[in-house]
Amino acid sequence: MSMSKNRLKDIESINLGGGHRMTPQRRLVYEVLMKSNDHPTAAEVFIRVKNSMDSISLATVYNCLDTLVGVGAIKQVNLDREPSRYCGNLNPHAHFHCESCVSVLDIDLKEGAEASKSVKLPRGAKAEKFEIAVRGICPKCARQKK
Amino acid sequence: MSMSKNRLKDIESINLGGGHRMTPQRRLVYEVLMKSNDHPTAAEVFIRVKNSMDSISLATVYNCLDTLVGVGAIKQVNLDREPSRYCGNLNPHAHFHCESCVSVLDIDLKEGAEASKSVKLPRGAKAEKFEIAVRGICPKCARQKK
DNA sequence: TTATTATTTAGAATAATTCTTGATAAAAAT
DNA sequence: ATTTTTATCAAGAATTATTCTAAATAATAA
Repeated sequence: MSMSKNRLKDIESINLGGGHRMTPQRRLVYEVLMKSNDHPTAAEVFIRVKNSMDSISLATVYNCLDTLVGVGAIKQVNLDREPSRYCGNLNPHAHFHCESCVSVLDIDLKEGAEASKSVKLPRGAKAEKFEIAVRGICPKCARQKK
Repeated sequence: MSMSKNRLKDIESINLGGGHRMTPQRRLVYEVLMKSNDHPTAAEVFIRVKNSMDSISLATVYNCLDTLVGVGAIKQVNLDREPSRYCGNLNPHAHFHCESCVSVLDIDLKEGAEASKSVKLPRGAKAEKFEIAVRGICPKCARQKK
């Protein structure tokens, strides 16, 4: 086994921990998300992944997404009861959901204005996850409607 | 028809506008929500409303909830893909979802820290609804686990 | 090797919600 | 006061995203 092949393998393999194996399916799902910034649904990820691996099943895409979310490699984004979307951006940020084109944009938080600082947590409560979501019309759609 | 009866009717009737009628079913669903502060799901609202009106159907409860949300008389609360919950508190506030007892608590926002001020909206975007949600362990459950 | 454990796949099952249809009832028009 | 229109209700069927099941495969550990 050549050295360069080894290195390549190391670079491509994200360590999932906890007995999870980095399989070709998981790697593909992960790569698709890293390449995307449009917050695809599981069905959309399935279509994209199928281009590289025709044999993959939708159930496997769901499994892979769950595993990757579980180990913190990607994020799951929900608004209302729409299908879950997936996001490769691990930096703290909020999401803007356009009601017109149904796209989802990452939006930055203002300095020193993390979600944790905007709420009065009940004393004794242990917060684990904060989420800020905005619904509205995205700039692109707002322009078109004029 | 007596005057007091008229007055009573006026008090009990919320104006729904837009050709919507205030029916006995809608009034009951609305009243149940006004009495509740535990964010019941549609199924839970159904059980509570059924006590006063045995003939009501789950579909009608869904219809009533949709209508009331549509006219802004109540709020719909979602986190992840859990069943929708409904909330009679119309003041701006956030929600705390306990992962242990699966209850939902209203939490106040800090003065001057509305959600709209904590994000950098893309220029040209029109925001219509802001949402802040917190997941964690509520004070009650945190105490029990010690 | 052999045994164990994790993963994949296809399809069945689930569950919250929405839709359909016919019946009823309220409001508007005559 | 009828008639007509429109809104609502109820029961159950349909939908849809997601999860579960079970058998086959593959990777790891013994």
